[in-house]
Amino acid sequence: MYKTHTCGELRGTHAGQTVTLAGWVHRRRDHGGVVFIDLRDRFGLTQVVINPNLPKETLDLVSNVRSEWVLQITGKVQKRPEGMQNPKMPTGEVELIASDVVTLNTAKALPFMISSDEEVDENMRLKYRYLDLRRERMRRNLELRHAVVLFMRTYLSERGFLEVETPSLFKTTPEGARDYLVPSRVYPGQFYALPQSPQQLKQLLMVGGIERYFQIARCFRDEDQRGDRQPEFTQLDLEMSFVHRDDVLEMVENLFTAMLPTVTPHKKLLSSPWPRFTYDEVITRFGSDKPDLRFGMELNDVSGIFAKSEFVVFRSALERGGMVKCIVAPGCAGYTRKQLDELTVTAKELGAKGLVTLALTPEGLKGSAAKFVGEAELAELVKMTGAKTGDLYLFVADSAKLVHKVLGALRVGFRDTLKLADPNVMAFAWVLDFPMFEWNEENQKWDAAHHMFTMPRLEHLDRFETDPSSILSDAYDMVCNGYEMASGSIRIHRRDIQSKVFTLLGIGEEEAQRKFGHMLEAFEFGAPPHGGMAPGIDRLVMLLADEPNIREVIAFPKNQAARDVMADAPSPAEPKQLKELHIKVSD
RNA sequence: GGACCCGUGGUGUAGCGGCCAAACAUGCGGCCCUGUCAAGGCCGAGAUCGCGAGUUCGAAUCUCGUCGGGUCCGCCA
Repeated sequence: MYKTHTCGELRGTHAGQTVTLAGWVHRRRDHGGVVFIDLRDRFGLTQVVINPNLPKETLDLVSNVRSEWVLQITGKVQKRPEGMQNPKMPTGEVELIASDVVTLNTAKALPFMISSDEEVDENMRLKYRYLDLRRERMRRNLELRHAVVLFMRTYLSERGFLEVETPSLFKTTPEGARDYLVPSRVYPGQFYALPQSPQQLKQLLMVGGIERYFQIARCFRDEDQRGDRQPEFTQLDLEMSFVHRDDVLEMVENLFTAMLPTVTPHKKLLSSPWPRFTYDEVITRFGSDKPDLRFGMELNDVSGIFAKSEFVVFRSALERGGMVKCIVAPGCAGYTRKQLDELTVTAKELGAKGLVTLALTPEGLKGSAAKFVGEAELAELVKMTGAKTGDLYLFVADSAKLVHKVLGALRVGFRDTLKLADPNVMAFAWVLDFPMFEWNEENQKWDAAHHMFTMPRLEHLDRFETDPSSILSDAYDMVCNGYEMASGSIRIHRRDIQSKVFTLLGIGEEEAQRKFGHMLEAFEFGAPPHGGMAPGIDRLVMLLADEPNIREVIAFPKNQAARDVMADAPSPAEPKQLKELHIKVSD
């Protein structure tokens, strides 16, 4: 080893010991005679004192030392003189009086400072990610991520779960996200697919009698990026046999509830046990299938109040079978024309035809539609919404789907501008009773709302031919602070039900055999009832670390355009490689 | 596929039609300094304002295009 101690561990009790440290020059303070070097490694900072009585070679070396040089320094640990201790540093009680300094490596001037937390252009950070990783922020985030994963592994292992690795080279699946394909050299024109999740494999592990499985699993989806989405991401994938829905929910809820005080003691649960909502309920109340429960501003259905309204915007929406809903923005009655216009623009960008705003001022209702709201209607409005003078009503009148989407988005917008949500609160909740199928307007067919291996409610089996949209599934989501944190379901373990689902999805017997023959056959060999879920680790750590996007908790993330800007990937393949893979690039 | 925002020395910002051959901080280079810890002092180098075209007597500043980055919608079983 190049060092006897880390740069974070020396204390007063080490005084008098001769030690060797190795690390990076965090900061250098040259006083002409004495020179201070803050030496940094992953574990902390230690102040090193270079006294002028050292040999000339050492002093010359030290005078050349610059930020981020890599040094090995031997010396004696000394308690700092009275009044010179630094309570801001964990090692501030002591300093290392250097006797020998060795340069392990030099460093050019850096593109940005390691020792400062100032914001640096993210592209620059990603290009020099290995430097960014030296900074406090990334180090802290990766340490937190480690703590989270370690807790999960330990917790699940102690409860009889087996960590099993599943292949990255697997088979393409229809539906779902776009696959990343890997060409086969041995089989011209054939491809592996990187798994979007180990879904099939973990179900087959259940058929294999593993009973309780988990994996810190990398998943790949070739879709456009968001702040909370990367082309490759990590899930705590888990699956259990002989369980009902509530067994899975309980296991995961207990895991997370136990984890929080360990990894982030400053974070508080909003409620325990976690609240449970139906899918319908969260859409209706919060306009989102992943509601942020840390604040109110729920959606109010005011269709009834305006059923006979003269106001053409409301009336025409209602006549077309739509609805009128509103949210109340607290204290926003004084919004300027410009602010209201911006809200309207947001609403229109999301697909609304417009946004009706009404300010509840001390002088009464104000806004372009105020004249259409009578005394009685206003009284009902106030009664339903609990709005106070000084508040602002925002109405959207349209189809249910659009009303919920737009008001849900505006609600989250107000959360941010009005700072309505406490960042230290983790509002975990369960969303249950998802519809099993969704009508795909574009392709005029039914899609699985969760995935095609999800168990439909047994009592709804007779609706496959009559009313598929009304079939509920045994799927569940875990949500937190406006993010979908996990998603799972009880799976189909009966061949006959799986066939029913395939049929409705338009997957014929021949196609089912070709694509899922292994699954279908497995179900015929004594597949146990099973279910599971898969919390997203990146999103979880992002929330726990108070980071605004997922890239901050991934060592080497891709940018929005799915490029690795450090290595500059993807990149063209050599003609020889393409030839071996039987691939011709067309344009 | 679409909408919006951003692009000024190494880094972070200011400037938003003439006062700018561009300012400030930090970093960088040199000199001084024996107790600092975001050390301090003095001196210095460093940007044709992403790129291209246009408007104008005059463009970092306005317009259009383009490239790069970000946020969101679509997409994400």
